[in-house]
Amino acid sequence: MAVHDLATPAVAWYDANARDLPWRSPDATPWGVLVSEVMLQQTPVSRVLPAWLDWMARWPTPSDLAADAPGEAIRAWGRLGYPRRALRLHECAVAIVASHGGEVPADVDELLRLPGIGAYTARAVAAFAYRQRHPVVDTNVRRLVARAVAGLPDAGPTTTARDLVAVADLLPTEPELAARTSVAFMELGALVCTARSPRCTDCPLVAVCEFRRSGAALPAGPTRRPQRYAGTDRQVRGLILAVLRTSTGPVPRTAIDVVWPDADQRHRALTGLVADGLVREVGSDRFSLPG
DNA sequence: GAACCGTGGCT
DNA sequence: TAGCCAAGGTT
Repeated sequence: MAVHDLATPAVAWYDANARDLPWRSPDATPWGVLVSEVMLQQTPVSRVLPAWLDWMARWPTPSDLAADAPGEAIRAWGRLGYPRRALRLHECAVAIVASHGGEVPADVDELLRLPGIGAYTARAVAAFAYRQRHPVVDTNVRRLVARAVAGLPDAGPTTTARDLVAVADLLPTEPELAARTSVAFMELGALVCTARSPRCTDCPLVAVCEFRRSGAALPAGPTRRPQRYAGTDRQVRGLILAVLRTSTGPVPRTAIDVVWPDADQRHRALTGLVADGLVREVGSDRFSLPG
């Protein structure tokens, strides 16, 4: 149960301070919103912006993407990271054409059935593209609510069901206003109520924030386990995929061998990429992006 | 629930 | 500089 009204000050702040992002434009299509949400999964806005503009110019509708090769989606993904998202976005477009007449579904349960669309993204699309009232809970919102409502320095481990109920309680009844509140919470978490250095003096919720009221300080240490990258299979997969992205046709295994010294790890990474559908073996010992 | 899945900018 | 960090999803 919400003790304070967080929505009103958050929306007022958002109206005055929100970034002008193209997927928030009234002209943005549901497809544009969906593409932005997938690209923004774990990738910062600054890197998504140019990729989104290119992507939408090339594939303005799900049908356009579905008609192209999945490998082209992986290529256009560039260095946004987690390239399986590109493959899933392509599968998503195919499913939208096959099952939804080429239109992004507006129903959360139908969105959840699409590949690569989980609890957050499904509700984000329903709220931001279709202006529905849904709790949209990302890492920013979880942190904001943990602080402002629960008085904790940070959100604990994700407990999706509980998070959804807690955030739903904070939303106004009227759907359009609820959708604006959701994007306002996210923006506030991204720009003001940040993980390490929250700018409380600029926060519209400072008067009602329970963590602020407690007078406690943010713990110094890391809030989650560091994720090693150098030397992992993920790095090797990335190096291999970079070779395939930048070549027009299939490449021989020898072109892949040069990216990493350890043959065992190279093999594991390449096998994994093929298993994931990100790479295809064509002919003998030649590899390419999936056609 | 934990591990895995990329990448580059920032401190 | 090495580690932290960024609008998650899937297994």
